[in-house]
Amino acid sequence: MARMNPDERRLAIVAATRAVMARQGIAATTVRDVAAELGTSSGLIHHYYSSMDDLLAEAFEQAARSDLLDVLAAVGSGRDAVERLAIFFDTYDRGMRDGSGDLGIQIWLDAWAEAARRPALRRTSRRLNEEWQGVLAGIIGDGVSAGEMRCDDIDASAWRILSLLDGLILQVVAHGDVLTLEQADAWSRSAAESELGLPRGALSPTLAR
Amino acid sequence: MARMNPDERRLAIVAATRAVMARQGIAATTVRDVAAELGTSSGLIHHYYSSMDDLLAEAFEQAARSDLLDVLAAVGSGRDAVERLAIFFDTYDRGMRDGSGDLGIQIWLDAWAEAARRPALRRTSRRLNEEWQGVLAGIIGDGVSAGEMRCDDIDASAWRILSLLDGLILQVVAHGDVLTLEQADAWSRSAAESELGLPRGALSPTLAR
DNA sequence: ATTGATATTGGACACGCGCGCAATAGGCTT
DNA sequence: AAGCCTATTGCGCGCGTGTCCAATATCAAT
Repeated sequence: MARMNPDERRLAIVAATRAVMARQGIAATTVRDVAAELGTSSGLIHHYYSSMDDLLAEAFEQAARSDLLDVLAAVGSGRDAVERLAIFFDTYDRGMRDGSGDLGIQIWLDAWAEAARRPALRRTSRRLNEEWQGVLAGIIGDGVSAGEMRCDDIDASAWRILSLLDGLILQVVAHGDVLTLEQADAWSRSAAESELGLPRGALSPTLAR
Repeated sequence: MARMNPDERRLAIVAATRAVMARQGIAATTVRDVAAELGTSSGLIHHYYSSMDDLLAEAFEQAARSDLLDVLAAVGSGRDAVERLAIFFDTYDRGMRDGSGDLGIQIWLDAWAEAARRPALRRTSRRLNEEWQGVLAGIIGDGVSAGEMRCDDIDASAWRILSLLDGLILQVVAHGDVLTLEQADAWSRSAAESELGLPRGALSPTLAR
């Protein structure tokens, strides 16, 4: 393989790791898989990352944060809180499809399951989860202030909406056709509508309007 | 090790597997660990189970089914659908505490994550999940027929309630103190109340009445 | 007591894993 | 053109895994 500048090489390694992780999950991502994805030798990975754990942690952090940043960027274009919330759902669900038909949330399933036994991963996944909840709570808070939404406990509502979304999509990724992604999407939107005192359909996909 | 009747031996193997699974998680449970727990050789396990995937699926099935049977038995004593639903929450949350401080839902997290890589486990976890949803749908159906509850789509409501419960408890087990089990309990009960057109507090814990 | 069926043993096998290391190759400085 | 730094290679080591199998132990029937 062509010789590369170390900074670029590190980026390339992490990118390849993210690709393999998205395809196979964290637990099943091996050094050899990453090397093959990259088109280089396995020794090269260890020249840049002292252990596989370090590489996996870094790749998970980047993948999770980039999804979050995507949502933040997209949400910013909403004109009011209701539209921003609808965009939140749009982007969240689009992130789940992400390419080849494999669902991006498999990474999160692995992270949640591994959290019990891997402190570094638990800290990262917890922090990112709280940031996701924070984004939701921010939108809801704006909506309440503007009189668009009705809500007694903003934090509680944000956790409920996020947890329902996670719980439904978990069924989709773990069990395939018992639920469809479309159902998970539609049901979590309508639950959020009733949670926040919005009229039915207020949070329907923005592309379909 | 003493020679055993095949039926008893199969039970003993599954029991040992459940013990190791509870201690180390599904992914980290190996044939040799189970053999050590049992005090026998590793070859014996394959004399009864043709593959590790089968054994893990069977052990998970028994563990999950015993929880389900607990809920079914407890729910049977409810006098009407609303009380049965409240008891459902009571028993579900009690099952999560279960002994040594480790939360019983950890093995569900492992099962969901491992489902992508272990076909037998995926089938089992999917079937059990559907049975849990079926129990909920049955209660809701009774409640609607009796005029106690209001619901447009029984299956959808059952999936929503179950997924919210799973999603909230997932946060508790994966991230510890970001949410408490008490919050997850109370929030899922109140969400079910509004989902089913019940008055606030109708699903509060039966022990507290 | 002898025999037969089978529960149980314990190690071998092939494979995949993370990791390390000597050798090679590519690009920059001199 | 020569030399040096280091990115990159490709293989091998030790280990742990699931699986398999010939040998052995044990119990019930004869």
